[in-house]
Amino acid sequence: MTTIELLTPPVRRAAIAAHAPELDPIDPDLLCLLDLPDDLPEQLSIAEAAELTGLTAHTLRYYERIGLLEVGRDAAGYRSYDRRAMTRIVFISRLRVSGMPIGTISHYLELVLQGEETAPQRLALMQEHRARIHQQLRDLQLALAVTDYKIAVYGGTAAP
Amino acid sequence: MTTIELLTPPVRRAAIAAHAPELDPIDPDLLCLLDLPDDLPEQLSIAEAAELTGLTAHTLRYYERIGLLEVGRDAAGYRSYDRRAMTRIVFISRLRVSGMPIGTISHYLELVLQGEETAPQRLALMQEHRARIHQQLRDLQLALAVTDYKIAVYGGTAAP
DNA sequence: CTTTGCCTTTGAGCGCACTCAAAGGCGTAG
DNA sequence: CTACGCCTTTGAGTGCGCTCAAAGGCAAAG
Repeated sequence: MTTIELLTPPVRRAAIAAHAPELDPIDPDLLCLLDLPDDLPEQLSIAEAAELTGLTAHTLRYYERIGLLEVGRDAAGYRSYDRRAMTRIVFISRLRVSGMPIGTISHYLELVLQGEETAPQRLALMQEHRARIHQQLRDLQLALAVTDYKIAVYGGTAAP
Repeated sequence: MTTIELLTPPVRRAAIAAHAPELDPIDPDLLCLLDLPDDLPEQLSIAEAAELTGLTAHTLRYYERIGLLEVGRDAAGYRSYDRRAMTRIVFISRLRVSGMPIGTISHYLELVLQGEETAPQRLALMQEHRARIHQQLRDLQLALAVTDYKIAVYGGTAAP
């Protein structure tokens, strides 16, 4: 049997491309996305770090347990999040919400730890991820079109 | 403590908006996304259906088991996928890859089954999903910017 | 008749990413 | 001193979405 790809029928490629145009090239204004506000306190408790990042304290401890994160302790043995830790959490969060698995993030951070000579591997890893994000954007645009269609016919009575 | 949202700092909203512009309004050419090719056989085996949709036979059986799908049988008791079934599979797939949970898809399909009077609820459901997709698109654009940044500095040597 | 291959069912197992429970320590308020 | 709330650890539990295993049926090929 011929391989028809039902999910992206070749016939419709043009319409799809028109609906999911090439993304803008990188915007210099966004290059500071990992910067933190200047008024961020130097040391934060786990509750504060959780509040600011939108993660739970549970999740922050979990990330530390699996080696994604290193966090200092205060005199009482409590976790104390400095700017460096917060930067890393934000970085990790951004990759997570974009669908990068924890294992891959972990791998990337290990490569960073290993030093300068792993730069090409890190580059490759990020480029692969970039490609996956682009694919995901296309998938979302298509799903959005389907959703719009369903909304347009007011609930999708026609076909299921 | 003031609620700073580190993941979408208000300060950068403008740059972010510029990078993730409003999506195009619905494209009429895409309204036929759920149509199937004319040359699609009337009845397909599970292996053929899997091949065409990119899902596994396991997954197709699973979807049927949880009530997402109804499929007829041939004389031998084998599943036989007709156009109606294939349309539904494509629809389900599109919602799945866009991140809609199976429970929500299931709910939507139940509403369809209940008839015309559930149209408003279906509309609301799809609009919520549309909003989530938009949010996800924004997240992806941001992650893409971070990824681009990391690529630009050739592997992200600077900050982790 | 036997082999081969695709199909059936039920129920169990898995990987991921959390998420929670239990048991206990620190430090301030009353 | 005690109570309270936030913190600690380890280990176990949860929910989702598959994914597989076992045991067996159908049917064309040799």
